Amino acid sequence: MEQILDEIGEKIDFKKNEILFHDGNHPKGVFKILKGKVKIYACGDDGKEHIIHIASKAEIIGFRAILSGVPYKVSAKTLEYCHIQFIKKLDFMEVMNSNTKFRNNIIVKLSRELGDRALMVTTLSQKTVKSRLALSLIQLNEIYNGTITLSREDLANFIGTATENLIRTLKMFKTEKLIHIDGKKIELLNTQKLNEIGKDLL
Amino acid sequence: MEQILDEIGEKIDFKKNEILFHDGNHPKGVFKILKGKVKIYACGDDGKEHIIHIASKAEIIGFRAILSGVPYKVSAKTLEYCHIQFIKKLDFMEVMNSNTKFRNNIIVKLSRELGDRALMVTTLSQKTVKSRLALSLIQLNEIYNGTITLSREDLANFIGTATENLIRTLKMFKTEKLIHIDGKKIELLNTQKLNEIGKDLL
DNA sequence: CGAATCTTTGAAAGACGTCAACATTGGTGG
DNA sequence: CCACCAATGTTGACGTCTTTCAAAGATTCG
Repeated sequence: MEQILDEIGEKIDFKKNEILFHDGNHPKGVFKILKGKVKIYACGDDGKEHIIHIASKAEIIGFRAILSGVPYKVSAKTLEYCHIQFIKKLDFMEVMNSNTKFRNNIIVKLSRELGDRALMVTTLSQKTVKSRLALSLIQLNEIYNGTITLSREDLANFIGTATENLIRTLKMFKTEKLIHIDGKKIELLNTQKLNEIGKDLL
Repeated sequence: MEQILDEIGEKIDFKKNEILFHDGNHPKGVFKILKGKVKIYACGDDGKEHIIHIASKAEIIGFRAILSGVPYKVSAKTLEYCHIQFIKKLDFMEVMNSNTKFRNNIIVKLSRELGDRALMVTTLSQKTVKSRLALSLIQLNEIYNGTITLSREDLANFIGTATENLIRTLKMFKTEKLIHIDGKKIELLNTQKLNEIGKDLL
């Protein structure tokens, strides 16, 4: 589908905790993740991060700012070692304008993400931390393929709560044998029940 | 810019509290608001609304679902009498595919909205009700051109809090002479200060 | 090994939601 | 046009969820 981009731009290695782009800056191009994971986050006035998305293999990130014509509203930072392809703004726009299939694919991505974001808003404002953690664990489990590996702080910022609060809720899930914790590694033991907690049924 | 649509579709009158489209349904077309205001909202599991946007004159709504190829994730309901133009899905897609300027405009809209939504998420998870109300009042003041007119419940659902909570915070603002309240009508008296409250400086 | 960072725990304060009762408003039919 | 009912708005009290602060324990990395 997007092999069109394969031959364009350069491929770069990033270490853990390197910034790909930063809120307020003007976009110079888009990033395609070949290996590794990247957190996309917005910062509140006091600098506290809220992680909106964790991007992984084959995802293209950073095009929203280019398409909207205004600076980045979010930042992106690597969560681990990453191999990433950088495509310059003009090259990206060239493909957008000339390749209908590619363009339609980007439009679908934008639209779906916008829908997801609506759900995120409702979840944040109406569900408890317990419920949100349950849902997030299921979601992260997909991205991490069975073994979630995130710092407590990142996990808390993903849920949208304080680190201490997250730790207590994690412990509760562990006690109830819903998850298994080994340091930073988290495995789900009872997705079914987590799902029910996410729906506020438990 | 979007006069292209002017001759397409039918123009319909809607009374207050009529539903334009509903979460889960398949989109049949898009709506262009000629007169009146429409709330776009998502519902939580328990049916509680969260108002994501209030659309007014000249706005086109409902195209996200069409472009993403999945059912609506949100609902739309008139807040007052509205005059609205309905453009069928196929007609809309025809213009999208044939008119570059129109299409690019839609892409910009999608991208900007996605950026706004990121801010919304951060605000919801990191700011207090007081702060969110201040920011929302400023935002609504633009849309309502000087006299905000909304039910307490809608306003609460826009802020993302309980009705009672909203009422108390409104009263606080009134006592501090930041706003003037006359029934459902709210006028801002000190936008400067509200802005500072929104930034958590006060 | 030691410093720095990350994690965990406890205690206390604060924000927020919920419940129940009451007041006000607006719309409808007589 | 008025009276009445239903819907909406308001207030107080209370409980709970969540944040914050402080401090101790664990881990990591040079």
